[in-house]
Amino acid sequence: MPRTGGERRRTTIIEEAIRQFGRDGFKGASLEHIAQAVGVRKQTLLYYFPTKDALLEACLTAAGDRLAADIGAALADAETYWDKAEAVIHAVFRLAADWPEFPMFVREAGRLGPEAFDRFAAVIDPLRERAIGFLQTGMDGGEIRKQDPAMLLFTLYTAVVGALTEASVLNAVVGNDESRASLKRREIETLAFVRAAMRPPAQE
Amino acid sequence: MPRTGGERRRTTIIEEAIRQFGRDGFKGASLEHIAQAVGVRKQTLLYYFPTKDALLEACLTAAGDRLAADIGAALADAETYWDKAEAVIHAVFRLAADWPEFPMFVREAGRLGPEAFDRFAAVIDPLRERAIGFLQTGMDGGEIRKQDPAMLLFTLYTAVVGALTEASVLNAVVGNDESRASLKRREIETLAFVRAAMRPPAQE
DNA sequence: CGACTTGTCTACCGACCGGTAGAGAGGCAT
DNA sequence: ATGCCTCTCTACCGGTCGGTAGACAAGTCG
Repeated sequence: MPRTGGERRRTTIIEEAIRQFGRDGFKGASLEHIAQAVGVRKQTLLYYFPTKDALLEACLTAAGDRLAADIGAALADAETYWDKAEAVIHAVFRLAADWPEFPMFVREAGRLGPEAFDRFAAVIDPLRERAIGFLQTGMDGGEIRKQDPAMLLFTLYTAVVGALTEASVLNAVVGNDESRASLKRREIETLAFVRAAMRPPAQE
Repeated sequence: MPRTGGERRRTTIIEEAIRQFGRDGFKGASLEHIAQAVGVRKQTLLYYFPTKDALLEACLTAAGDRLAADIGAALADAETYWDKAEAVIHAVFRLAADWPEFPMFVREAGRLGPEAFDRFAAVIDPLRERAIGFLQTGMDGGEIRKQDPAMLLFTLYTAVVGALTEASVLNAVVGNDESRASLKRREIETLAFVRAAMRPPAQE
């Protein structure tokens, strides 16, 4: 019986749980399968997280932390207005590239109701406020189409998450989805789409 | 034991199943609950649909039919270019207004994998081709920003479905989600977003 | 050494779920 | 009237799932 030590095992379980919750949904994933994938018995998992809901909560905050960290790092490197928006989208797509179930899990969090999503959203809230302020000043300066900044942020969110999670749809609409290339293509398209949607009307 | 007659009961079951599959997910919904909501025993439900998967398939084609009918009717009334796009979005939002679980179910269909979604998509395929042709000629005529029309259609799909299904997110981002008014607001915002995203660049 | 903590295990339980078996009630056609 | 077909029911089965009880091994600290 290998002892990996507490904290390490904890995070391993959380990562695997996010994978399976994302792929199969919260209901569809079973503690048995998660434990098996980690290489441990179900009861060991229940030692770290007393209930399935507790595991979910841990996953939600962990996901929030990870996303906040990635986006924060991306923002640090970006300078200009548009660079920031592009950097955020790129960071999210890169995260999705090496952890495909991550965006699926975020969407599942939204599906599970406001309580669940709030636990996730609470962690990224500073970023949310930063984004809204960013959009607002962009609008004031005439660089972004005038509208409700919170509503625009919501629509941008749905566009990005949709592009990352609706693989089946993409396959049905576009055809020949060759995963890796397709993801890059979706990123480019999403960027163009977002850029076009934010651009102020031609007539000043 | 009330006899509602075969076909009528069949459609009642399908409608309720779409509601529950949409709300709780395919795994999360149980035949027992669906039957109970219809006012019938589980075994009666299993008389009409021998397995849960058979019920799902029936729901998928039924949902496809309904959506195709609604969009088809909306297109018949629209004349100009932009009228058509607006009519489609409006039709979808109206459908979502009196059947909130419908878009959730469509999204669940995408989540269940390509096989499931194809069964749904097959029904709307004529509309898909029509839409792509529509976008293509719009691009050729310079009325729509030039890009891959299938990819644009996919992005439009994600924007609309996202706006309809991500209620929890909306609540977290915007706050005070007062269902009815909020839906109308989202429709207006989605329309503006789509319009802006399709608009060709200013410099001709 | 011996008590305590941490981590992992085996064994089991009750609930629920999808699906089977088969009885019976009412309408319809011969 | 009789037999068939449609529809709904009660009763039950096997499997899975989340969760409990508790044994046991390996440090850690007095």
